Amino acid sequence: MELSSIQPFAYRLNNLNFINDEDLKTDSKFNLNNTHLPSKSILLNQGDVMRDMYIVQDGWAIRYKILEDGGKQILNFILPGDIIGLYSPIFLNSEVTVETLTSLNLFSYQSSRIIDLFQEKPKLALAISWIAGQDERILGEQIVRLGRRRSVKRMAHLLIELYKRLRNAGFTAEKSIELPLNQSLLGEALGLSHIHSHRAYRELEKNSLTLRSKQSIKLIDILKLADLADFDPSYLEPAIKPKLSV
Amino acid sequence: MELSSIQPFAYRLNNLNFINDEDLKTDSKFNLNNTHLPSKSILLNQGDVMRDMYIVQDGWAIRYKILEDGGKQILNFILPGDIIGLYSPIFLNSEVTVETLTSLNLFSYQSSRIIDLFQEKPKLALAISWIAGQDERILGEQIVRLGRRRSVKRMAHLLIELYKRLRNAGFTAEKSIELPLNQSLLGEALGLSHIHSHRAYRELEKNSLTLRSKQSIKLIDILKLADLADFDPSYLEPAIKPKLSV
DNA sequence: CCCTATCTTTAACAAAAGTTAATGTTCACC
DNA sequence: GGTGAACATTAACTTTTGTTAAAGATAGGG
Repeated sequence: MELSSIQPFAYRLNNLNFINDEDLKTDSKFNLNNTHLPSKSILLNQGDVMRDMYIVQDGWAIRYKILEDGGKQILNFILPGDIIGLYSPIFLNSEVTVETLTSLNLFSYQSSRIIDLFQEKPKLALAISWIAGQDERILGEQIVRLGRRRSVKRMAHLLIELYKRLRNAGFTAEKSIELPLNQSLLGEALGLSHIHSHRAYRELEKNSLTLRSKQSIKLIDILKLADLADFDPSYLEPAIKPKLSV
Repeated sequence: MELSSIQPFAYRLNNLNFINDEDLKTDSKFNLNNTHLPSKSILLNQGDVMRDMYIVQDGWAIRYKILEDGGKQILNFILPGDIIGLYSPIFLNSEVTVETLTSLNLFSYQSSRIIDLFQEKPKLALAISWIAGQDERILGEQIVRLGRRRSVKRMAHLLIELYKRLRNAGFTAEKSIELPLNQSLLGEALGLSHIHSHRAYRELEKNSLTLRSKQSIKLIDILKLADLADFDPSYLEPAIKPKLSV
């Protein structure tokens, strides 16, 4: 399997004006290994030695840290087209635990091969660096959410972010969309107790912005949600240099 | 001026086992431009086109975002040896404002030259990627601070992080150290109102862990501070792959 | 030396979020 | 069809944090 076959990954990179399908084609020595994981399994534990880099084809996961006192903080969500362990060639141990929320399909390189890939395919290296940069922006926005937004806006903001990221990975923009989340997970991501997470979520559902079925939350009125959240989408947009030459 | 002459930068990278002074030496076509900025000046505004990458030789700065409602959230602090605008070759506009806290000495490359540098000096590229990775870990820890720690621990934790980062950049480990911070800044970094920031800070000073003079805060008892904060330093340590070959 | 801007401090009060403890619901599994 | 685990809901209460308003301290500029 090669990079260009990972649909959501290729879809994201096609928004970059310096790259085309051809650039994603790698010769057979860079073939990827396919892996499948069931829901609620742990791909990597805090402290583990990192041996691989993964690209997600399908499914959701979370990256989180466990504290001394048992608290759990989700740093971000991992969606199709995202990369796990990009820094594995450089750092020895993982700082975070990665756990699947759904069943997950992914492709992997050994850490040691990534450096070769970067040197032989400089355009690809740039494209992957762009993903790293976007990840950093997403973390930055998470900091703003936790630091400066009240619970209801905080929740609306996260839900819209996830919606936008799914769209950027090629998921069609239905009027509504389902996310594999429950109120505890949202609390763990948003720095809220699960009780307060429930209160905040309830506020959204009361206003018919969202709806819940068993293990998922459906976004009903995305425009109103984005408005409520004061959502500024610039950090998710692929606005890259007009004339990037490699 | 070349990279190896930027003391705190070279000091940080010397902790990496795959790099030595020789690797930092670049020929004259990669010479850096020197810039000086006074205290409280703005290097970059949210939305600005990014034209350069900077490496800080001396002084402090902050990266922050301004919200719709006027709120301000500091994402992180920029210290000697840090890089500003590493992603400037890829992203068009800045998502953040960068403002100096003290007078600042820095060196710069044009965005367009960075890609050449990365291709001609692969070891350097890896070393700089390591800095990017550490920046990401620092953002992750900021998320945990904001999401899961109460104000007093939150503050102690940040102060210790800054102390450790200064040490990693070669600042001698005195028993005490002064940081160019006031209570408003700490509040803006920690997601607290300036009033509550003051309450939290007061708790530290009451216990003789810190002391204040005009525009700076002195850490008096670093061990007790770290203990109070449940500080786990692993995310700041340069534990990199034992056998990284480039 | 005074004036002003910037920080710091305090207090009283309000709002947001956490805690504890129960109970209800749903659904997979036996 | 019963049972247990996981998730959702509610309520009462506590703690943490924010808000407003005011006054004190300090340093630097004129």
